[in-house]
Amino acid sequence: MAPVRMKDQLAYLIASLNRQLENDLEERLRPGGVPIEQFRILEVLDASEPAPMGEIASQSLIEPPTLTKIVDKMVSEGLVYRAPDPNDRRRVLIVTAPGGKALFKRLRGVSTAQEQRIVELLESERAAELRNLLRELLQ
Amino acid sequence: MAPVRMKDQLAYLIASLNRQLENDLEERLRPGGVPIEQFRILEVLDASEPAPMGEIASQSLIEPPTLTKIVDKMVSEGLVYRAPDPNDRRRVLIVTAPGGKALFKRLRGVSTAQEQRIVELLESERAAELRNLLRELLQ
DNA sequence: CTGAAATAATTGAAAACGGAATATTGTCAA
DNA sequence: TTGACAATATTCCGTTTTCAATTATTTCAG
Repeated sequence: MAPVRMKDQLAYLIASLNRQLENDLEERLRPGGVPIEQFRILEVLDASEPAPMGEIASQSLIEPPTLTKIVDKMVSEGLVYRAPDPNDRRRVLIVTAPGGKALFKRLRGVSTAQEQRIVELLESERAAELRNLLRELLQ
Repeated sequence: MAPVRMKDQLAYLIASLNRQLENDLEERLRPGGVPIEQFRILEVLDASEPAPMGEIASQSLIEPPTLTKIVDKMVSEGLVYRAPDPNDRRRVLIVTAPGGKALFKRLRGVSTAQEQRIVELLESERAAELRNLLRELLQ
């Protein structure tokens, strides 16, 4: 059997596409000057707020020590704040501050627009098929 | 229209899957103690050697300054060496040293095995479809 | 030919990252 | 109830990564 060329490997195609999508997103976020990680954190919070650090870390694919530092920064920028979880005082809940809400409102369109471009490019039926294939490989 | 949940977004699925595949690969590379980036560089070289720094950078998705430092390390470990390009002396060509060849021979199976697991999981027909969808979105 | 602009790689300083250790709180078996 | 273990987040600290500037070489218009 002929050796599998790197560019044909699924893992490589996925890494490349991921890079491309991240660069694209970052570029469109640049006018707002918002790092992509901060945006992802605001997205997580938009979906379910408040959220404990661990939950945000796993959903946003950021390691806990890194997340702590990013959240520090976001707190100092007035985007989010911390609140102890009354039910489990080991946990720290993160809440979106008004500044974060406003920022996210201005920027949420960036990610939905990216999604839309992909769906249109593939015609929505094949986009759904792609979603299924990806989900099948996950976990 | 209902808001698109983050976990349904293609960009998010791709990022998640990419992370999963990288973790998986890293784990299987750990016994050899080889960082995933070094492995990818050896893969690029295996496909076309010698290769200039810029080519390796773009194929392995590593920024040039980072690549320089990784190659420094690989040189000191006897995995590759540098050779000036006689046709264009701005360029630096990278060549796999015997140590690198031996290492790659021991480890190449790791990435082909991952590819195989994916293909088997999807049945090869749907894997081909996934490849097509990904390629369609690239570039 | 010449020199201004382009290309390739590297360097140096600063920031980001992540594993291991730590601090705090919660859980549960005995 | 207690004491060992688990879970959560943070801190510490060395490594890695990146951006901007630099060096070296090539290209090409005039």
